[in-house]
Amino acid sequence: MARTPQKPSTAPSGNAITADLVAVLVAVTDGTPKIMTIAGGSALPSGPFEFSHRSLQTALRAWVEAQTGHPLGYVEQLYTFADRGRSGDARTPHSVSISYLGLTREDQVGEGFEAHWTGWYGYFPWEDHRAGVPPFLAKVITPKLKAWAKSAPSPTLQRERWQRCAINFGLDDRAWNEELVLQRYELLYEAGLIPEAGREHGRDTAVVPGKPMTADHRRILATGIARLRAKIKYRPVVFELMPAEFTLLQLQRSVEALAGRLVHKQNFRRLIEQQELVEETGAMAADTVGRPAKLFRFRHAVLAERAVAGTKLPLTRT
Amino acid sequence: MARTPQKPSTAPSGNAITADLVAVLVAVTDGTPKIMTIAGGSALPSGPFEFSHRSLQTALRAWVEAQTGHPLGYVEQLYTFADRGRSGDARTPHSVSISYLGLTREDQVGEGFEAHWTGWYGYFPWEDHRAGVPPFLAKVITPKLKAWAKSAPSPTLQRERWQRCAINFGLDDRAWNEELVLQRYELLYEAGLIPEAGREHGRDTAVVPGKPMTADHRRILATGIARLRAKIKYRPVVFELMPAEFTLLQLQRSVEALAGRLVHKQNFRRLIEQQELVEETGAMAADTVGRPAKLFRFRHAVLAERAVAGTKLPLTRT
DNA sequence: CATCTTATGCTCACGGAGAGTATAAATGGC
DNA sequence: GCCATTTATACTCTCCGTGAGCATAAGATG
Repeated sequence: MARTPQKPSTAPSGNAITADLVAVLVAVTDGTPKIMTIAGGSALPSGPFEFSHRSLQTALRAWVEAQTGHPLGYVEQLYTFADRGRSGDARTPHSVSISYLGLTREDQVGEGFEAHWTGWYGYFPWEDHRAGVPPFLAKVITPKLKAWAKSAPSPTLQRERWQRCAINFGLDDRAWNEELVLQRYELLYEAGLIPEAGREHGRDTAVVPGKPMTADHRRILATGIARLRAKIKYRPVVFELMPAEFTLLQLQRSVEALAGRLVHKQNFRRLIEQQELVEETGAMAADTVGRPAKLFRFRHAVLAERAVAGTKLPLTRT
Repeated sequence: MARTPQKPSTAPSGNAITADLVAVLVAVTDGTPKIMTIAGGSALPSGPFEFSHRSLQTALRAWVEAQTGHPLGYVEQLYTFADRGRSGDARTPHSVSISYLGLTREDQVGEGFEAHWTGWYGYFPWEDHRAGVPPFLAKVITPKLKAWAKSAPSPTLQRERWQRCAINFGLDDRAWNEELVLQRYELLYEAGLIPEAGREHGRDTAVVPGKPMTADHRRILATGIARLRAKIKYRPVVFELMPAEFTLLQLQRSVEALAGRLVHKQNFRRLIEQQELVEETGAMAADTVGRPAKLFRFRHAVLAERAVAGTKLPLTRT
């Protein structure tokens, strides 16, 4: 950037670059959070931004709708980054990647596309704590992190490194914080424990389970998951991922799938109902084990009624 | 964007564009939140992004540090938008604007620059509720909004419009929500009540107080203020705006300045102290009226100790 | 000394959230 | 038909965070 402030100009003021959109499209099916992937699951869908659209958001919607054949429920910009530090070669044309989070439903994807829905925990197995803390977290990841912390040059740095690890991974009797998805990924990256980092540093890094992705895509996915996990706590966005009618347990399972942790059933229901987020359809769920559950639908009116439309979920802390 | 997903490529894949950085630099002096402006206060500092930097964040830091002569405490990306819908002319080279929020202190700005610190409430006078609800809100803005709502084509739309107004501006006995800065600005924009909208629609719009800005800059500023107002509630970022040593009242005044509303003094102190965010320096404030206050400093250690480092502030609701 | 201003300590009541108990309503196996 | 199993749903209880107010201390000013 210039050293002195300048008036903003519409004239070309710097080197020409290209802009790409990268999408984290999320759906939840049968308690599994999935993302749309291409190239055999090794990349997120992306493409050049065409300025024929009025805005970035419009461009993304148009593109996704062409993909899935139905309107995208919720779209949110994630982050923009410049593609240089990671790609290496300074002579390649620079590009800016603008990433988005979008929420859909799997069943509405059109035919004849190369895209696939892939469970997101395949990329971040350590993020799924629904069945308790994953065993390999203590067996594989923790020792490796400990070793990495020990390898710091000074005792102070060693302690700082370990503190970061403990905070982010809920070690040393700390609570697991499901929102720190990106921080955990970056920590593992920094510790050289994932393939993407290995590409850069030339180290052997295939030690931690989890499928890698092209370029920065796994980092973008981590950003998206983190954003979504934070968002469901105070905005009623889960409903974008639900079918038109659902039981409260299905809703709860979706929330748990996204958060990667279980919630207290009775409290969950109390919160959902007291906030008047849903209304009974009158019908009951068919094909179920156990006592049949009432079917509910989302009350779209709440979006208009409330500003923040708080979706307090029992995910604060345990 | 392409209609089918593509592998991400580093090769030039679209039309060439330029990338600009726009900065919302905030400082708080004597209970007044200020932003760095150029061009007589009509624009935010901005400039082309130079790819010589490793990342966008690095570029922004370097540039700001050249401006102010001291390291930027806290930097956060705000939003990226494409400059087309607003600028109009389809033939001008397209550009992408990437906006950032940065926190500093006014006293550390270097000499010899065209930049100035300007109080942000000059641009958003309706956002300052520290002395109660601004009178012109009820006298000027509310009637205009009511008229705008009434002008909707159908009764349903009229009701919806008014509901939006009421929610965002705390009308009809609703509570004021200080975080809805952007929504309020967009509502006023949509209602054609501010000059920036007038430029586009050719309407007479200088009815609501508040200085306009170039292009989208006031919108970007609104985004920054909203983000900051939300952030101070759960991250200890206020301290980036404070001098090294401060009294609890000074800290409270800064928070109030940012939030645009007053907080309960005793509860504020209780929260700050119980979270161990500060420690006494041992010294007392000089040059004061009333009983002298202890001086405190921020405990930087908390940043390492806690993951989320919650700064619960008594700003939830009233 | 009276008054003003700010600092600081303490209490109280309400409501939200976590957690547990109890009961109802279905299915499938024997 | 009875029992085990599974899920739905209704209550209750306790703890704590938070909003709000009262009371007192410690300085300056006239």
